[in-house]
Amino acid sequence: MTQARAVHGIDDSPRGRLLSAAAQLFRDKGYERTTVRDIAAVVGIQSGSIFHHFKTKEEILFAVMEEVIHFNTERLRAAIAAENRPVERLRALVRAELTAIVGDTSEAMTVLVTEWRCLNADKQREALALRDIYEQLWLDVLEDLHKEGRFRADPFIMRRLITGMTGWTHNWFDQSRSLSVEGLADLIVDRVVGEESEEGAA
Amino acid sequence: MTQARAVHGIDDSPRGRLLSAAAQLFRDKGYERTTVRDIAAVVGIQSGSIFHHFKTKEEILFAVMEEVIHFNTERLRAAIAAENRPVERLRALVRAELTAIVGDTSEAMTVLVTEWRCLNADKQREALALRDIYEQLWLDVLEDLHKEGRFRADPFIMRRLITGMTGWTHNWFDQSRSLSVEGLADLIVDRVVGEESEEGAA
DNA sequence: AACACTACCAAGCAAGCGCTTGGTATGTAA
DNA sequence: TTACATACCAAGCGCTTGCTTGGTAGTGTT
Repeated sequence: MTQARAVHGIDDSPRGRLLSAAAQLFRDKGYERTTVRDIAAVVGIQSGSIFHHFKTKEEILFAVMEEVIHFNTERLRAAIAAENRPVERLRALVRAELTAIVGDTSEAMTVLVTEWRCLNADKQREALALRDIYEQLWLDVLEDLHKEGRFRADPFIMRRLITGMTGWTHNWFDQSRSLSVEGLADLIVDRVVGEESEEGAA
Repeated sequence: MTQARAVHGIDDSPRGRLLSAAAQLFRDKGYERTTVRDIAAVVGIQSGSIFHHFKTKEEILFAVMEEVIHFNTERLRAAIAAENRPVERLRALVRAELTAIVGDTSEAMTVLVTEWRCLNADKQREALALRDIYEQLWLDVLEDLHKEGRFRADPFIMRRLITGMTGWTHNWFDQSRSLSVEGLADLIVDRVVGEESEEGAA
Protein backbone atom coordinates (compact mmCIF):
# COMPACT_ATOMS: atom_id res chain seq x y z
CA MET A 1 0.00 0.00 0.00
CA THR A 2 2.22 2.80 -1.31
CA GLN A 3 -0.71 5.14 -2.19
CA ALA A 4 -0.46 6.63 -5.67
CA ARG A 5 -1.08 10.33 -6.28
CA ALA A 6 -4.52 10.82 -7.77
CA VAL A 7 -4.57 11.73 -11.45
CA HIS A 8 -6.51 14.94 -12.10
CA GLY A 9 -10.01 14.19 -13.37
CA ILE A 10 -10.27 10.80 -11.67
CA ASP A 11 -12.32 10.55 -8.46
CA ASP A 12 -11.15 8.60 -5.41
CA SER A 13 -13.64 5.76 -5.41
CA PRO A 14 -12.11 2.27 -5.20
CA ARG A 15 -12.28 2.19 -8.99
CA GLY A 16 -10.72 5.64 -9.29
CA ARG A 17 -7.88 4.73 -6.95
CA LEU A 18 -7.16 1.67 -9.04
CA LEU A 19 -7.07 3.82 -12.18
CA SER A 20 -4.65 6.33 -10.69
CA ALA A 21 -2.37 3.58 -9.47
CA ALA A 22 -2.52 1.82 -12.82
CA ALA A 23 -1.78 5.02 -14.73
CA GLN A 24 1.34 5.61 -12.66
CA LEU A 25 2.59 2.04 -13.00
CA PHE A 26 1.79 1.83 -16.72
CA ARG A 27 3.80 5.01 -17.30
CA ASP A 28 6.76 3.92 -15.19
CA LYS A 29 7.05 0.28 -16.24
CA GLY A 30 4.83 -0.02 -19.30
CA TYR A 31 1.55 -1.90 -19.54
CA GLU A 32 2.99 -5.37 -20.16
CA ARG A 33 5.59 -5.20 -17.39
CA THR A 34 2.97 -4.08 -14.89
CA THR A 35 1.16 -7.02 -13.29
CA VAL A 36 -2.26 -6.93 -11.72
CA ARG A 37 -0.44 -7.87 -8.53
CA ASP A 38 1.59 -4.64 -8.81
CA ILE A 39 -1.55 -2.54 -9.14
CA ALA A 40 -3.26 -4.33 -6.27
CA ALA A 41 -0.22 -3.84 -4.03
CA VAL A 42 -0.25 -0.06 -4.56
CA VAL A 43 -3.92 0.20 -3.64
CA GLY A 44 -3.55 -2.30 -0.81
CA ILE A 45 -5.86 -5.12 -1.89
CA GLN A 46 -5.44 -8.67 -3.20
CA SER A 47 -4.81 -9.09 -6.91
CA GLY A 48 -7.99 -11.07 -7.43
CA SER A 49 -10.10 -8.26 -6.00
CA ILE A 50 -9.27 -6.08 -8.98
CA PHE A 51 -11.60 -8.18 -11.12
CA HIS A 52 -14.54 -7.12 -9.04
CA HIS A 53 -14.06 -3.64 -10.56
CA PHE A 54 -12.74 -4.48 -14.04
CA LYS A 55 -13.37 -7.49 -16.22
CA THR A 56 -9.84 -7.63 -17.61
CA LYS A 57 -6.49 -5.91 -17.23
CA GLU A 58 -6.96 -4.40 -20.68
CA GLU A 59 -10.20 -2.77 -19.49
CA ILE A 60 -8.14 -0.88 -16.90
CA LEU A 61 -5.85 0.45 -19.61
CA PHE A 62 -8.78 1.51 -21.73
CA ALA A 63 -10.49 3.22 -18.80
CA VAL A 64 -7.33 5.22 -18.06
CA MET A 65 -7.17 6.36 -21.67
CA GLU A 66 -10.87 7.13 -21.91
CA GLU A 67 -10.88 9.26 -18.78
CA VAL A 68 -7.84 11.26 -19.75
CA ILE A 69 -9.07 11.94 -23.29
CA HIS A 70 -12.44 13.15 -21.99
CA PHE A 71 -10.89 15.34 -19.34
CA ASN A 72 -8.44 16.96 -21.71
CA THR A 73 -10.92 17.39 -24.54
CA GLU A 74 -12.93 19.53 -22.14
CA ARG A 75 -9.78 21.43 -21.24
CA LEU A 76 -9.15 22.18 -24.92
CA ARG A 77 -12.72 23.40 -25.36
CA ALA A 78 -12.34 25.75 -22.42
CA ALA A 79 -8.99 27.00 -23.77
CA ILE A 80 -10.52 27.86 -27.14
CA ALA A 81 -13.59 29.48 -25.60
CA ALA A 82 -11.42 31.82 -23.51
CA GLU A 83 -9.75 33.44 -26.54
CA ASN A 84 -10.95 35.08 -29.73
CA ARG A 85 -7.91 35.58 -31.97
CA PRO A 86 -6.67 32.41 -33.70
CA VAL A 87 -3.05 32.92 -32.63
CA GLU A 88 -4.08 33.23 -29.00
CA ARG A 89 -6.30 30.21 -29.36
CA LEU A 90 -3.32 28.28 -30.67
CA ARG A 91 -1.25 29.45 -27.72
CA ALA A 92 -3.99 28.36 -25.34
CA LEU A 93 -4.18 24.95 -27.00
CA VAL A 94 -0.42 24.43 -26.76
CA ARG A 95 -0.46 25.43 -23.09
CA ALA A 96 -3.37 23.10 -22.40
CA GLU A 97 -1.72 20.16 -24.12
CA LEU A 98 1.60 20.78 -22.38
CA THR A 99 -0.18 20.96 -19.04
CA ALA A 100 -1.89 17.68 -19.84
CA ILE A 101 1.40 15.99 -20.76
CA VAL A 102 3.81 17.29 -18.12
CA GLY A 103 1.32 18.52 -15.50
CA ASP A 104 -1.76 17.24 -13.74
CA THR A 105 -2.59 14.32 -16.04
CA SER A 106 0.94 13.43 -17.09
CA GLU A 107 0.81 9.77 -16.09
CA ALA A 108 -2.34 8.99 -18.03
CA MET A 109 -1.35 11.13 -21.03
CA THR A 110 2.00 9.39 -21.29
CA VAL A 111 0.22 6.05 -21.18
CA LEU A 112 -2.12 7.25 -23.92
CA VAL A 113 0.82 8.04 -26.17
CA THR A 114 3.06 5.07 -25.42
CA GLU A 115 0.76 2.12 -24.70
CA TRP A 116 -1.62 2.60 -27.60
CA ARG A 117 -1.02 -0.71 -29.32
CA CYS A 118 -1.61 -2.77 -26.17
CA LEU A 119 -5.33 -2.33 -26.83
CA ASN A 120 -7.03 -4.83 -29.14
CA ALA A 121 -8.32 -3.65 -32.50
CA ASP A 122 -11.86 -2.88 -31.28
CA LYS A 123 -10.76 -0.83 -28.31
CA GLN A 124 -8.21 0.98 -30.48
CA ARG A 125 -10.96 2.04 -32.84
CA GLU A 126 -13.10 3.18 -29.92
CA ALA A 127 -10.26 5.24 -28.46
CA LEU A 128 -9.44 6.63 -31.89
CA ALA A 129 -12.97 7.96 -32.23
CA LEU A 130 -12.54 9.89 -28.97
CA ARG A 131 -9.15 11.13 -30.11
CA ASP A 132 -10.63 12.38 -33.39
CA ILE A 133 -12.87 14.77 -31.47
CA TYR A 134 -9.83 16.08 -29.62
CA GLU A 135 -7.87 16.46 -32.85
CA GLN A 136 -10.69 18.28 -34.62
CA LEU A 137 -10.48 21.08 -32.07
CA TRP A 138 -6.85 21.56 -33.05
CA LEU A 139 -7.52 21.37 -36.77
CA ASP A 140 -10.25 24.01 -36.64
CA VAL A 141 -7.90 26.53 -35.05
CA LEU A 142 -5.01 25.63 -37.35
CA GLU A 143 -7.20 26.01 -40.41
CA ASP A 144 -8.26 29.47 -39.26
CA LEU A 145 -4.61 30.43 -38.91
CA HIS A 146 -3.80 28.97 -42.30
CA LYS A 147 -6.60 30.95 -43.93
CA GLU A 148 -5.22 34.08 -42.27
CA GLY A 149 -1.91 33.29 -43.97
CA ARG A 150 0.00 32.85 -40.72
CA PHE A 151 1.74 29.74 -42.02
CA ARG A 152 2.07 28.05 -45.40
CA ALA A 153 2.19 24.34 -44.55
CA ASP A 154 -0.77 21.98 -44.67
CA PRO A 155 -2.67 22.27 -41.35
CA PHE A 156 -2.76 18.46 -41.02
CA ILE A 157 0.99 18.23 -41.34
CA MET A 158 1.43 21.17 -38.99
CA ARG A 159 -0.69 19.45 -36.36
CA ARG A 160 1.50 16.37 -36.60
CA LEU A 161 4.64 18.41 -36.11
CA ILE A 162 3.06 20.04 -33.06
CA THR A 163 1.97 16.66 -31.72
CA GLY A 164 5.56 15.52 -31.97
CA MET A 165 6.93 18.58 -30.18
CA THR A 166 4.43 18.47 -27.32
CA GLY A 167 4.26 14.69 -27.04
CA TRP A 168 8.01 14.31 -26.68
CA THR A 169 8.18 16.73 -23.72
CA HIS A 170 7.32 13.96 -21.26
CA ASN A 171 10.84 12.66 -21.94
CA TRP A 172 12.71 15.82 -21.00
CA PHE A 173 10.63 18.68 -19.66
CA ASP A 174 11.17 19.43 -15.98
CA GLN A 175 8.79 21.94 -14.46
CA SER A 176 11.22 22.75 -11.69
CA ARG A 177 13.74 24.08 -14.21
CA SER A 178 14.02 27.55 -15.68
CA LEU A 179 11.72 26.98 -18.65
CA SER A 180 8.03 27.27 -17.74
CA VAL A 181 5.07 25.71 -19.52
CA GLU A 182 4.13 29.17 -20.75
CA GLY A 183 7.65 29.85 -22.02
CA LEU A 184 7.77 26.55 -23.85
CA ALA A 185 4.30 27.14 -25.29
CA ASP A 186 5.46 30.48 -26.72
CA LEU A 187 8.46 28.76 -28.27
CA ILE A 188 6.26 26.19 -29.95
CA VAL A 189 3.79 28.82 -31.17
CA ASP A 190 6.76 30.62 -32.73
CA ARG A 191 7.61 27.41 -34.63
CA VAL A 192 4.16 27.58 -36.21
CA VAL A 193 3.54 31.24 -36.98
CA GLY A 194 7.09 32.59 -36.98
CA GLU A 195 8.98 34.58 -34.36
CA GLU A 196 8.22 38.00 -35.82
CA SER A 197 4.47 37.49 -36.10
CA GLU A 198 3.59 38.66 -32.60
CA GLU A 199 3.82 42.20 -31.33
CA GLY A 200 5.51 41.28 -28.07
CA ALA A 201 8.07 38.81 -29.40
CA ALA A 202 10.95 38.87 -26.90
CA MET B 1 9.42 -18.99 -41.64
CA THR B 2 7.89 -15.77 -42.94
CA GLN B 3 11.25 -14.17 -43.80
CA ALA B 4 11.64 -10.63 -42.49
CA ARG B 5 13.01 -7.84 -44.67
CA ALA B 6 16.61 -7.14 -43.70
CA VAL B 7 17.16 -3.93 -41.78
CA HIS B 8 19.75 -1.72 -43.49
CA GLY B 9 23.12 -1.99 -41.79
CA ILE B 10 22.57 -5.52 -40.47
CA ASP B 11 24.24 -8.40 -42.36
CA ASP B 12 22.47 -11.65 -43.18
CA SER B 13 24.33 -14.04 -40.93
CA PRO B 14 22.10 -16.21 -38.71
CA ARG B 15 22.58 -13.59 -36.02
CA GLY B 16 21.77 -10.76 -38.42
CA ARG B 17 18.61 -12.47 -39.64
CA LEU B 18 17.47 -12.87 -36.05
CA LEU B 19 18.09 -9.17 -35.41
CA SER B 20 16.11 -8.07 -38.46
CA ALA B 21 13.22 -10.33 -37.51
CA ALA B 22 13.31 -9.13 -33.92
CA ALA B 23 13.39 -5.47 -34.97
CA GLN B 24 10.30 -5.93 -37.08
CA LEU B 25 8.39 -7.81 -34.40
CA PHE B 26 9.44 -5.45 -31.62
CA ARG B 27 8.17 -2.52 -33.66
CA ASP B 28 4.88 -4.16 -34.60
CA LYS B 29 3.95 -5.77 -31.28
CA GLY B 30 6.32 -4.23 -28.74
CA TYR B 31 9.17 -5.96 -26.95
CA GLU B 32 7.13 -7.54 -24.18
CA ARG B 33 4.38 -8.90 -26.41
CA THR B 34 6.93 -10.46 -28.74
CA THR B 35 7.97 -13.94 -27.58
CA VAL B 36 11.18 -15.70 -28.45
CA ARG B 37 8.92 -18.24 -30.16
CA ASP B 38 7.63 -15.47 -32.45
CA ILE B 39 11.14 -14.47 -33.44
CA ALA B 40 12.21 -18.07 -34.00
CA ALA B 41 9.16 -18.73 -36.17
CA VAL B 42 9.98 -15.83 -38.52
CA VAL B 43 13.55 -17.05 -39.01
CA GLY B 44 12.42 -20.68 -39.23
CA ILE B 45 14.20 -22.27 -36.25
CA GLN B 46 13.18 -23.62 -32.85
CA SER B 47 12.79 -21.12 -30.02
CA GLY B 48 15.54 -22.71 -27.95
CA SER B 49 18.04 -22.30 -30.79
CA ILE B 50 17.93 -18.54 -30.35
CA PHE B 51 19.97 -18.90 -27.19
CA HIS B 52 22.86 -20.27 -29.15
CA HIS B 53 23.24 -16.75 -30.61
CA PHE B 54 22.10 -14.56 -27.72
CA LYS B 55 22.30 -15.12 -23.98
CA THR B 56 18.95 -13.50 -23.22
CA LYS B 57 16.00 -11.94 -25.00
CA GLU B 58 17.07 -8.56 -23.65
CA GLU B 59 20.45 -8.98 -25.36
CA ILE B 60 18.59 -9.15 -28.68
CA LEU B 61 16.86 -5.86 -27.96
CA PHE B 62 20.12 -4.21 -27.00
CA ALA B 63 21.89 -5.52 -30.11
CA VAL B 64 19.14 -4.09 -32.33
CA MET B 65 19.52 -0.70 -30.66
CA GLU B 66 23.31 -0.75 -30.72
CA GLU B 67 23.47 -1.59 -34.42
CA VAL B 68 20.99 1.06 -35.44
CA ILE B 69 22.64 3.80 -33.40
CA HIS B 70 26.05 3.01 -34.87
CA PHE B 71 24.74 2.87 -38.41
CA ASN B 72 22.86 6.14 -38.15
CA THR B 73 25.61 7.96 -36.31
CA GLU B 74 27.80 7.27 -39.33
CA ARG B 75 25.03 8.49 -41.59
CA LEU B 76 24.87 11.78 -39.64
CA ARG B 77 28.63 12.20 -39.92
CA ALA B 78 28.47 11.71 -43.68
CA ALA B 79 25.59 14.17 -43.93
CA ILE B 80 27.54 16.87 -42.12
CA ALA B 81 30.73 16.23 -44.08
CA ALA B 82 28.88 16.69 -47.37
CA GLU B 83 27.83 20.28 -46.61
CA ASN B 84 29.58 23.44 -45.51
CA ARG B 85 26.91 25.98 -44.60
CA PRO B 86 25.23 25.38 -41.24
CA VAL B 87 21.70 25.66 -42.64
CA GLU B 88 22.45 23.05 -45.28
CA ARG B 89 24.05 20.87 -42.66
CA LEU B 90 20.87 21.12 -40.62
CA ARG B 91 18.82 20.18 -43.67
CA ALA B 92 21.10 17.20 -44.29
CA LEU B 93 20.73 16.10 -40.65
CA VAL B 94 16.96 16.32 -40.76
CA ARG B 95 16.87 14.33 -44.00
CA ALA B 96 19.20 11.72 -42.55
CA GLU B 97 17.14 11.33 -39.37
CA LEU B 98 13.87 11.14 -41.30
CA THR B 99 15.36 8.51 -43.58
CA ALA B 100 16.44 6.56 -40.52
CA ILE B 101 12.98 6.75 -38.94
CA VAL B 102 10.66 6.19 -41.90
CA GLY B 103 13.12 4.64 -44.37
CA ASP B 104 15.71 1.91 -44.41
CA THR B 105 16.14 1.47 -40.66
CA SER B 106 12.60 2.34 -39.60
CA GLU B 107 11.93 -0.86 -37.65
CA ALA B 108 15.01 -0.60 -35.48
CA MET B 109 14.74 3.18 -35.01
CA THR B 110 11.14 2.89 -33.88
CA VAL B 111 12.20 0.24 -31.42
CA LEU B 112 14.95 2.53 -30.17
CA VAL B 113 12.43 5.27 -29.45
CA THR B 114 9.58 3.20 -28.02
CA GLU B 115 11.18 0.25 -26.19
CA TRP B 116 13.85 2.18 -24.35
CA ARG B 117 12.78 1.31 -20.82
CA CYS B 118 12.65 -2.43 -21.47
CA LEU B 119 16.42 -2.41 -21.01
CA ASN B 120 17.77 -2.76 -17.48
CA ALA B 121 19.56 0.19 -15.91
CA ASP B 122 23.06 -0.87 -16.99
CA LYS B 123 22.14 -1.42 -20.62
CA GLN B 124 20.22 1.85 -20.63
CA ARG B 125 23.31 3.71 -19.53
CA GLU B 126 25.37 1.96 -22.19
CA ALA B 127 22.88 2.84 -24.93
CA LEU B 128 22.66 6.39 -23.62
CA ALA B 129 26.41 6.83 -24.06
CA LEU B 130 26.07 5.86 -27.72
CA ARG B 131 23.12 8.17 -28.13
CA ASP B 132 25.09 11.07 -26.64
CA ILE B 133 27.58 10.84 -29.49
CA TYR B 134 24.72 10.97 -31.97
CA GLU B 135 23.15 13.94 -30.19
CA GLN B 136 26.42 15.88 -30.04
CA LEU B 137 26.56 15.94 -33.84
CA TRP B 138 23.19 17.67 -33.81
CA LEU B 139 24.12 20.09 -31.07
CA ASP B 140 27.30 21.23 -32.83
CA VAL B 141 25.37 22.21 -35.94
CA LEU B 142 22.57 23.84 -33.97
CA GLU B 143 25.04 25.88 -31.94
CA ASP B 144 26.66 27.14 -35.14
CA LEU B 145 23.26 28.24 -36.40
CA HIS B 146 22.46 29.86 -33.08
CA LYS B 147 25.74 31.82 -33.14
CA GLU B 148 24.86 32.97 -36.65
CA GLY B 149 21.61 34.33 -35.20
CA ARG B 150 19.40 32.06 -37.30
CA PHE B 151 17.19 31.27 -34.31
CA ARG B 152 16.81 32.64 -30.80
CA ALA B 153 15.89 29.62 -28.71
CA ASP B 154 18.32 27.54 -26.66
CA PRO B 155 19.95 24.96 -28.98
CA PHE B 156 19.27 22.18 -26.44
CA ILE B 157 15.58 22.99 -26.39
CA MET B 158 15.53 23.35 -30.16
CA ARG B 159 17.04 19.88 -30.55
CA ARG B 160 14.32 18.44 -28.36
CA LEU B 161 11.61 20.06 -30.43
CA ILE B 162 13.21 18.64 -33.57
CA THR B 163 13.49 15.21 -31.94
CA GLY B 164 9.78 15.35 -31.26
CA MET B 165 8.89 16.36 -34.81
CA THR B 166 11.07 13.73 -36.49
CA GLY B 167 10.46 10.98 -33.92
CA TRP B 168 6.70 11.19 -34.23
CA THR B 169 6.74 10.71 -38.02
CA HIS B 170 6.80 6.93 -37.65
CA ASN B 171 3.19 7.25 -36.55
CA TRP B 172 1.91 9.03 -39.63
CA PHE B 173 4.39 9.55 -42.44
CA ASP B 174 3.71 7.50 -45.55
CA GLN B 175 6.39 7.63 -48.22
CA SER B 176 3.93 6.65 -50.91
CA ARG B 177 1.96 9.84 -50.33
CA SER B 178 2.50 13.25 -51.85
CA LEU B 179 4.90 14.56 -49.22
CA SER B 180 8.48 13.36 -49.73
CA VAL B 181 11.20 13.01 -47.13
CA GLU B 182 12.92 16.02 -48.70
CA GLY B 183 9.72 18.06 -48.62
CA LEU B 184 9.11 17.22 -44.98
CA ALA B 185 12.73 17.98 -44.13
CA ASP B 186 12.39 21.45 -45.67
CA LEU B 187 9.25 22.01 -43.62
CA ILE B 188 11.04 21.09 -40.42
CA VAL B 189 14.07 23.23 -41.26
CA ASP B 190 11.66 26.14 -41.75
CA ARG B 191 10.36 25.54 -38.22
CA VAL B 192 13.88 26.11 -36.92
CA VAL B 193 15.30 28.97 -38.99
CA GLY B 194 12.10 30.59 -40.30
CA GLU B 195 10.43 30.36 -43.69
CA GLU B 196 12.06 33.50 -45.12
CA SER B 197 15.61 32.51 -44.29
CA GLU B 198 16.31 30.54 -47.44
CA GLU B 199 16.71 32.00 -50.92
CA GLY B 200 14.58 29.35 -52.56
CA ALA B 201 11.67 29.29 -50.12
CA ALA B 202 8.66 28.17 -52.14
C1' DA C 1 40.83 -40.41 -39.41
C1' DA C 2 40.30 -37.49 -35.60
C1' DC C 3 38.90 -33.51 -33.80
C1' DA C 4 36.58 -29.23 -33.27
C1' DC C 5 33.25 -25.74 -34.42
C1' DT C 6 28.87 -23.84 -35.87
C1' DA C 7 24.08 -24.22 -36.18
C1' DC C 8 20.52 -26.34 -34.93
C1' DC C 9 16.44 -29.77 -32.74
C1' DA C 10 13.27 -31.98 -29.33
C1' DA C 11 11.71 -31.88 -24.98
C1' DG C 12 10.57 -29.79 -21.04
C1' DC C 13 11.28 -27.11 -16.45
C1' DA C 14 10.31 -23.48 -13.13
C1' DA C 15 8.38 -19.21 -12.55
C1' DG C 16 5.14 -15.81 -13.34
C1' DC C 17 1.02 -14.45 -15.51
C1' DG C 18 -4.19 -13.09 -15.88
C1' DC C 19 -8.09 -14.56 -14.06
C1' DT C 20 -11.65 -17.68 -11.39
C1' DT C 21 -13.81 -19.51 -7.50
C1' DG C 22 -16.31 -19.77 -3.21
C1' DG C 23 -16.72 -17.39 0.61
C1' DT C 24 -16.90 -13.30 4.32
C1' DA C 25 -17.67 -8.60 6.38
C1' DT C 26 -20.08 -4.35 6.15
C1' DG C 27 -23.65 -1.13 5.02
C1' DT C 28 -28.32 0.02 3.55
C1' DA C 29 -33.05 -0.38 2.77
C1' DA C 30 -37.70 -2.73 3.10
C1' DT D 1 -35.17 -9.21 10.59
C1' DT D 2 -34.53 -10.34 6.28
C1' DA D 3 -32.59 -9.28 1.84
C1' DC D 4 -29.45 -7.61 -1.20
C1' DA D 5 -25.31 -5.07 -2.96
C1' DT D 6 -20.61 -3.65 -2.49
C1' DA D 7 -15.95 -4.54 -1.53
C1' DC D 8 -12.97 -7.51 -0.53
C1' DC D 9 -9.89 -12.19 0.86
C1' DA D 10 -7.57 -16.78 0.35
C1' DA D 11 -6.40 -20.14 -2.60
C1' DG D 12 -5.17 -21.77 -6.69
C1' DC D 13 -5.94 -23.16 -11.82
C1' DG D 14 -4.27 -23.38 -16.38
C1' DC D 15 -1.45 -21.38 -19.51
C1' DT D 16 2.56 -18.93 -21.39
C1' DT D 17 6.97 -17.38 -20.75
C1' DG D 18 12.21 -17.19 -21.05
C1' DC D 19 15.48 -20.31 -20.88
C1' DT D 20 18.09 -25.05 -20.18
C1' DT D 21 19.52 -29.49 -21.38
C1' DG D 22 21.51 -33.24 -23.98
C1' DG D 23 22.12 -34.49 -28.27
C1' DT D 24 22.81 -34.45 -33.75
C1' DA D 25 24.14 -33.08 -38.62
C1' DG D 26 27.18 -30.72 -41.51
C1' DT D 27 31.58 -28.42 -42.44
C1' DG D 28 36.38 -27.47 -42.26
C1' DT D 29 41.15 -28.38 -40.52
C1' DT D 30 45.11 -30.95 -39.39
